[in-house]
Amino acid sequence: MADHAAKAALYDALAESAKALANGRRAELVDVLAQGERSVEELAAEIDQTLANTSQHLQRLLRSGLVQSRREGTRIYYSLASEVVGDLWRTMRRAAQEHVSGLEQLAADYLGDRSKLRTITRDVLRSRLRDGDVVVLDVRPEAEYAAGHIRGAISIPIHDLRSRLGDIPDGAEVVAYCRGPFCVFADEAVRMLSRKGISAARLEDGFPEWNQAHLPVARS
Amino acid sequence: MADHAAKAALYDALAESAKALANGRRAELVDVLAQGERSVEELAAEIDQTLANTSQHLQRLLRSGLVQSRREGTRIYYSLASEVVGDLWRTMRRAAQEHVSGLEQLAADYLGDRSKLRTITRDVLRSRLRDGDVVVLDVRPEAEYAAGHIRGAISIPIHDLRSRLGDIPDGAEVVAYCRGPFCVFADEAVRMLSRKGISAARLEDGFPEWNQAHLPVARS
DNA sequence: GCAATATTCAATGATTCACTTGAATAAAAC
DNA sequence: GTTTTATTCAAGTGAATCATTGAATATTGC
Repeated sequence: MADHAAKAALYDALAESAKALANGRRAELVDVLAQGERSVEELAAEIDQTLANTSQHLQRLLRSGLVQSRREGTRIYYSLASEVVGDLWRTMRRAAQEHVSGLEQLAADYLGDRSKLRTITRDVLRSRLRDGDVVVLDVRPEAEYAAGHIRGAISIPIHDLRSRLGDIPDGAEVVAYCRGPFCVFADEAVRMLSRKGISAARLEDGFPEWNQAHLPVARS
Repeated sequence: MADHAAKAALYDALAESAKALANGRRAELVDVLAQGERSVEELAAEIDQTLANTSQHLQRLLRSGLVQSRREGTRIYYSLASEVVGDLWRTMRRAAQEHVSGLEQLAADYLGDRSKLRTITRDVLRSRLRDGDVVVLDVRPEAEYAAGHIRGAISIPIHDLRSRLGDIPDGAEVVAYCRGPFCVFADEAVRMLSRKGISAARLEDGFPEWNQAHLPVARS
């Protein structure tokens, strides 16, 4: 007959991967890292935390095995350890969306009213891409676009969008996307473009989900 | 520009589903509940904990929304809130298997040496089932078999196996399965059958994975 | 109504966690 | 070799978590 203590220890270890994600700041870190590797300093800015605190969260993730790090000169870059970690984050997000009460309200508080925001699904965008009657706009930071983007997309980081509206081809409809369903960049882009009289919609989720669905991507 | 506090609150809420699973005892509970609904008393016995402690963990899961409960007379039955929760548990387990260091050793400590244990995959079992040259043996408790099992499987709970060896048809090879990859029941069954000279192997994972893959199942 | 059973509640102490602050490293630039 | 920059370490504080204990509650059967 098997030992109770050994069973407990095994399930404790299985729960380690959940513990790693069981914190809002670490969830934010994983969400950003799902776009590609980043330095500690950049990550601290992304999650609005001190360097020391961010470093400690990253080391917790490192100890859990879900992320890895490499040194390049004076900087240390962190990245997800594998595809499975992205799967875990997305599944966790989906479970929270379906079951955590109050989440819709919190999303609305952060993202604002999305009811007037036109969104399209991956499948629709895919067929529109084949028809060629759409401009796909990646509004994430340059580095994330460089690490991987929807094939055919043009890059205009959200902070440059106002001054680079001229870069968007005339006539075609724009589909903006960013990091995922809870990323504000694409929302802001669609609102700005609509105000300027440009027809725009947002992709319902972001690049990691597109990539995970094995749809056409490009790099650099 | 979006508010930092609102973003933090949103990601805190997303992390709630991870927090719910971020404990070895709750992971065990979800693993058992993935087989079907159970009463508090039964669950406490499964995870070798006091009633009070088990009840508190179940209420934590309830608050997270990942499980639901219903009263029947004096008993309260808990069950997973949806398929997504099973997905979350399996994805988490996979992430831990790939990335949590020391997990293999802990599994070996609990399960013993599996190297001499023949295992077969879902796909292989599926085609062997079509050929009809295999006896599929469900060694979970009766209630779990009743809640759902591999179509064509016979039920002999592991604790009854020794006295019911006669129920196993002669000649055919046996494939035993139970709750999942870290469940000991099927291991014990295969070892016992092998000692008795009956050719036996274990399915590499359990009923929830079979069901999730939309392979043929039956109820009652 | 009263006793029995299943579950939950409430209070406790030990442990871990999240964040802050200020000091310590380690590589690169001068 | 000293300074600069990016990251980590170490110590401290308040809050949350976990298992334990014993009491409280709700439903059933009498």
